[in-house]
Amino acid sequence: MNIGEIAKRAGVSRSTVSYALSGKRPVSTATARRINEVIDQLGYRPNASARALAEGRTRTLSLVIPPAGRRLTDVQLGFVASVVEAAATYDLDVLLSPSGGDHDRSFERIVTGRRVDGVILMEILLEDARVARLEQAALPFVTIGHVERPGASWWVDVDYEALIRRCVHHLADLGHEHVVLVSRSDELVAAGYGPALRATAGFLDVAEQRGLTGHVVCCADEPGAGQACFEEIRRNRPEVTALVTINEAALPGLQRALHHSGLHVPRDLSITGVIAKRLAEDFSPPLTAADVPAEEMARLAVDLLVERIADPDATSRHALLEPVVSLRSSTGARPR
Amino acid sequence: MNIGEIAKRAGVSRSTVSYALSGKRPVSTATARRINEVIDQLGYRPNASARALAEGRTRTLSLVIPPAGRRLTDVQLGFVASVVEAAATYDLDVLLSPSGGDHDRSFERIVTGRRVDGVILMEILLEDARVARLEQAALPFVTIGHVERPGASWWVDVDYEALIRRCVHHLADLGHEHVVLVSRSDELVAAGYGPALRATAGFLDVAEQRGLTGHVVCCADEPGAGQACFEEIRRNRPEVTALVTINEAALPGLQRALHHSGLHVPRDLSITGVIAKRLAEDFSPPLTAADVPAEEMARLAVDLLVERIADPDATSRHALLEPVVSLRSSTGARPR
DNA sequence: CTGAAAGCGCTTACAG
DNA sequence: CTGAAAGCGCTTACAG
Repeated sequence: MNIGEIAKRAGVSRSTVSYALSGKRPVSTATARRINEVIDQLGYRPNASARALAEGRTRTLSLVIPPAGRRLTDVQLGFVASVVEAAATYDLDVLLSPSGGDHDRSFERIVTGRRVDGVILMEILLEDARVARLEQAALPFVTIGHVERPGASWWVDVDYEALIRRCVHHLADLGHEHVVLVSRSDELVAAGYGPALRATAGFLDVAEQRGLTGHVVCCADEPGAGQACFEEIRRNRPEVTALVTINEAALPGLQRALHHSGLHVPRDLSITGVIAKRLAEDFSPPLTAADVPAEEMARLAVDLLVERIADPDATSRHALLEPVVSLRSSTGARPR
Repeated sequence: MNIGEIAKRAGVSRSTVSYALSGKRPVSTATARRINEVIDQLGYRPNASARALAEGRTRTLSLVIPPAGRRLTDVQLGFVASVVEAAATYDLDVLLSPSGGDHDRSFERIVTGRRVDGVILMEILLEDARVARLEQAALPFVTIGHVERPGASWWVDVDYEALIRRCVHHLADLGHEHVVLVSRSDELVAAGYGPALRATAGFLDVAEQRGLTGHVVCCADEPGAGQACFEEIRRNRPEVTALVTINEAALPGLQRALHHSGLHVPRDLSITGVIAKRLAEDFSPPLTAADVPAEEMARLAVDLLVERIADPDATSRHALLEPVVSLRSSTGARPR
């Protein structure tokens, strides 16, 4: 069943059916009613491929997710669901595309095949081949995260540096003198992962400014590493009384190690950082932390992308979010 | 840039370029080489919409995720990523589609708009309107989960009943006499959610058979509910020495409640059930549990769907997986 | 081994 | 307010 069939049954031309559907040309009330009756009766809906070909747009976005090797963190997953939700409000579909590893074919299919109207790129690196590729292909895109000098790019990010600065100030206010930042994995940092680099910068700067001893440790994105990392800190730096973390995936291991150590939080040790709300609340005790607003970021990313698609030559826009630090139960005065 | 441009530059007809690309008709080596040179040089790739329209297939699958109200569990999320991976090996793209709530538009767009070649439906209910809709539209689909009498349907599922039976036998062997099944939410059970119903049936049957006192409690899919649920069990049924759970989302709350209670697992209480491997391993102590093989299920679902798309009239197939129970550290002899 | 042409199902100037 | 026709960029019988 196609538009011709509808036209025939409604006794009008195909163009009239098309215009009745799109509203791009006035159609007499009587005709419109007749057309709509036939459409409802037959449950007709335009073929998406034909429409995309004729219109030159697919009404589809691509969400490029990080390489599957790295498991998605809770924040990232919430983000995926939220992007789908936000896109749905624009009647846009979302193509989930893997990248990295042996997924170049998938990414190229999206980019060159004109498969989508725009792309949202998660977890970009400071130097990112995919960004260059999208620019070259002149495909509208928005990144989650931003590079050092963003230039004319469109992005949404959380201000990791500012948030970590706040966390360290908070710990300094509580009298802590020896603090550690639990960062992301070595490889990620080496690859130039912005949030980790900026968190480190903010951490070290405020530590110095407030006269604290601050150390940064990289930790692989998995519970086991979190546990090992904690044990190493206890062994090598027993003077440390507070942890700042941006590593969500390691949290369960941290919890386990904490449990085994018999340490009480926050009496013996304070913990804070940038953590998804759900994870912070599920920790025992609930973590004082900056909640990454994944839903808001998703919403903003889709809004920006829709705007950029509508006007590819518009001046670039971005949003740098600075969520509040929620005081829960994991930070307290330095033990003496 | 389109196929005509390539044809012109290579000095051949458009059909020859098309055949060189698809391999559906022999092309002389010299011509093929010339065509490929031009294609590589210009980075040409066929327009996906045009191809879809001409071929009558989109090379795209839809993965319908559960209503966003219910947060995705860890297993479900791993499943999404794995489906994308598996589809990529067939050079298929995946459209992520929300369903339920106010997402009927999204679902209808997929179904009627011929947007995809096939659909994978997660989390089906025993009576599921989406299943009926897909059948009516004659769109190939595979469900994760199966209904009571599956008839000629295509599906992949985990044998919850068999797994829970094994768990209860294991507890009975360890001497436990009073056990509780922590099921999913009231609403889900009321809606006819297969895994919960089948787990309950298996649980009660083996409990009776082995002479145990078995109770089933429903628990909302969130940590807070898990905590409340545990506390209620301790209060109302202090004689209970073992828990069987199929509720992953409630696990963090269970962990917290356990911590507060001061109970030692497995000395004072045994815990087992059907749980994603990652969650089971991250629990403290690691849970003896049947690991839901999300990756394998995803792979199988895609394989079956590809098969069904290729031959819509083929006899239906399905896969009922029965993963092993991994012995970890959360079950032990009944305390006396 | 290759080409000219029809057709997939839409949208949208062009005409009236 | 409406229709006839061209065109989007492919694939694939039909011919040679």
